[in-house]
Amino acid sequence: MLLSKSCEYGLRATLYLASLDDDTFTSIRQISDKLDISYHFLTKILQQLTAKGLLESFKGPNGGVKLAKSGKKIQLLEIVEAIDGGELFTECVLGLPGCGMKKPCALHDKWMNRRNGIKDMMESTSLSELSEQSISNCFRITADKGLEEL
Amino acid sequence: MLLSKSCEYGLRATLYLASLDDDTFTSIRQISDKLDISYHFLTKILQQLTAKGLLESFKGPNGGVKLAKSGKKIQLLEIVEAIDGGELFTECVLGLPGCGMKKPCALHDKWMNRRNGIKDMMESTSLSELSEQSISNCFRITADKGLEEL
DNA sequence: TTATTTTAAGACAAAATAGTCCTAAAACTT
DNA sequence: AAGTTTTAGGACTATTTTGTCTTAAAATAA
Repeated sequence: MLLSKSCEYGLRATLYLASLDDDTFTSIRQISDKLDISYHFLTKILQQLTAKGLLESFKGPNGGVKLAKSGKKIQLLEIVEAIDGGELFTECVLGLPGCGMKKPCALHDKWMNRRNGIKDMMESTSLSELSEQSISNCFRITADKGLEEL
Repeated sequence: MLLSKSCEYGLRATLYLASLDDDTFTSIRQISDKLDISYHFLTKILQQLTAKGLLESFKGPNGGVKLAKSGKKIQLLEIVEAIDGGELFTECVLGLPGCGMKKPCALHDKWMNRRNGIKDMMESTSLSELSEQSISNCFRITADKGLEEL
């Protein structure tokens, strides 16, 4: 598994927010219901994103969270690194602590290429880009069974 | 982290065995010492590989484990799938259980390409190929600090 | 036969990840 | 002012992963 559950949930939630494309606050309860993610767990994850400035939050009725900037300007990589950390794109595939340019492990070069490819993919894709595709192609962000909502 | 610790250890151990390039049994104690991996933990991992037919084992003095076939004929993918399972190369990057061709998630196509790339890398690389590189380029399989051994 | 070396197998413990629950604080509503 | 809705934050539990320990069984050696 490349991404932690927390990261998967964080991505799905922010993709959902991007798909709404409005500037009002959306309650975490609504997001967790739509995406079928534990409300309390999702709350903690989105708190992290708020703390890192990727989301803004507001308390009280009509409160909730929203993207801190346009979904067009948030790349997937920002979300992933905020939750799983940047080590994902620097660490050795064999887990050797000292692996690097100077002392590469056996798989270093091959893995680095693939790893950079994944990083590129996430760095070059914005939340909006992906959530628009999700709508136009009936791609799924939510975990529900079918296409009845679109 | 793409691979579990168990899988990292399993790969390093089998790469080490391939580098020895002999047909005798190597004790797990020796492997765990060389690679600085917990002996008991490594034992369990190598037992899995033995159960799946990738290793052969033998008890008693001069016993140990060895590759069941030539390291040239064992691809990295076989080790990885034996330990972490094949789901690594089929599962959705967002963790959506029903994600697939028919109902792809938002990231499905992009991720599938990258994932297949990683799979290709592991499928097209044999243990011997990699362990030979490790020796000729002083690449590291073991976890020790320097190059003093080579 | 007895002791030694090694893998096999399972119980157990520790750490990391995932998930739940409760109370507080902020903002709003009446 | 009092009650309601929502995020914030912490304690707590459950599960999975990682790691340790002990005993058994197989093979060898004395």
